[in-house]
Amino acid sequence: MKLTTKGRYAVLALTEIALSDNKNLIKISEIAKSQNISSTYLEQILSNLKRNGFVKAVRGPNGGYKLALKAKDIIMSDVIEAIEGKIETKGCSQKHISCTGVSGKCLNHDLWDELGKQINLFLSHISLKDILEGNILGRSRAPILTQDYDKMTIN
Amino acid sequence: MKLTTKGRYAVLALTEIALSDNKNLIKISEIAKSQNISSTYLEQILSNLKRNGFVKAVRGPNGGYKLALKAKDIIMSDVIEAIEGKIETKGCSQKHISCTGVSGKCLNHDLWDELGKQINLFLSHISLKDILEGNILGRSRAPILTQDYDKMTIN
DNA sequence: TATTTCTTGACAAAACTAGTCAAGAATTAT
DNA sequence: ATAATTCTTGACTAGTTTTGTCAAGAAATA
Repeated sequence: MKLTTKGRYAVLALTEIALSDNKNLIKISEIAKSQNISSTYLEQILSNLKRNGFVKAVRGPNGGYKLALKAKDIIMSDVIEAIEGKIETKGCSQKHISCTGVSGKCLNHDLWDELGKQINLFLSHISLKDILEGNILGRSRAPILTQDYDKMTIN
Repeated sequence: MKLTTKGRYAVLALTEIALSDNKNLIKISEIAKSQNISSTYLEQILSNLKRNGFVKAVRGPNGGYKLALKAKDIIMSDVIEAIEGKIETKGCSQKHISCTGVSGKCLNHDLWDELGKQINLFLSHISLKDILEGNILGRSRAPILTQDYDKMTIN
């Protein structure tokens, strides 16, 4: 799995667009300038956000971008998936061979599967509105504790 | 942030070492063979795991690796940090300039900070013992809901 | 002493990230 | 219509990171 500048720039751009949304459209060049990001690089990212229905573009003089959805309906897991691709913490080296040589079940898959699930679960509960309102900090949660913690014999 | 094959191979190797731990030492070549991983590549990873105190090595004929700690004391957040470096979802482009041009506070930082925290929180509750026992699936949890969800005016 | 096995560091191909560039399409103002 | 503005698209590239390989060596044992 990965999380690159592209994903960060996308969220950054969305907040900028949202903040100037009531007033009017915002141009790529404005965002790029205010964020010190290459505007040609931002083009790629905004193009992607448009293609995925998060923003709308208007061409021509006084054109620019605005949100295509309400901020509360722009969900971070969707944004990140659009920009970075699926958050998949892919499994073991060989698909059909048991990783651990045991039984036929790959013990390691579980860890990466569940971590991916946790990341998605977290991001799917965060909207652009939450970011604009600062409702993020302190929201992460520890995983469910394992029930039979001291039942088994493995040391 | 990133999670590469190195991290996966490390966990994979640890489970293999743990599984043959009671009997005897396990060689790099055995792990590499059973996992179809380049053994020279594994050397790097195991060397790192040793340097960080997760495993012990014995050289010479019939040598190999064994765990340096009990499986329950090998915590995934520690392992991943040793192998991949700190899970940091680094902030905005400019350190000292406000990302959004608003107030002086960067709204975007929060998201990446909290996501990093969530990932760490998850991994810090998973031990090698949990993996060996299959106590992983279903443990991820949704974040805390924001209290004042419909108080504010941003749409 | 020979063999086995880990140890270390240098090296390198391939993939990916981050960014540039250029030609074009749509829109608006004149 | 024309010019200026702004988004659109795709090709291209430098730099970095990942994923390894290779070789020389050190430690332990039979």
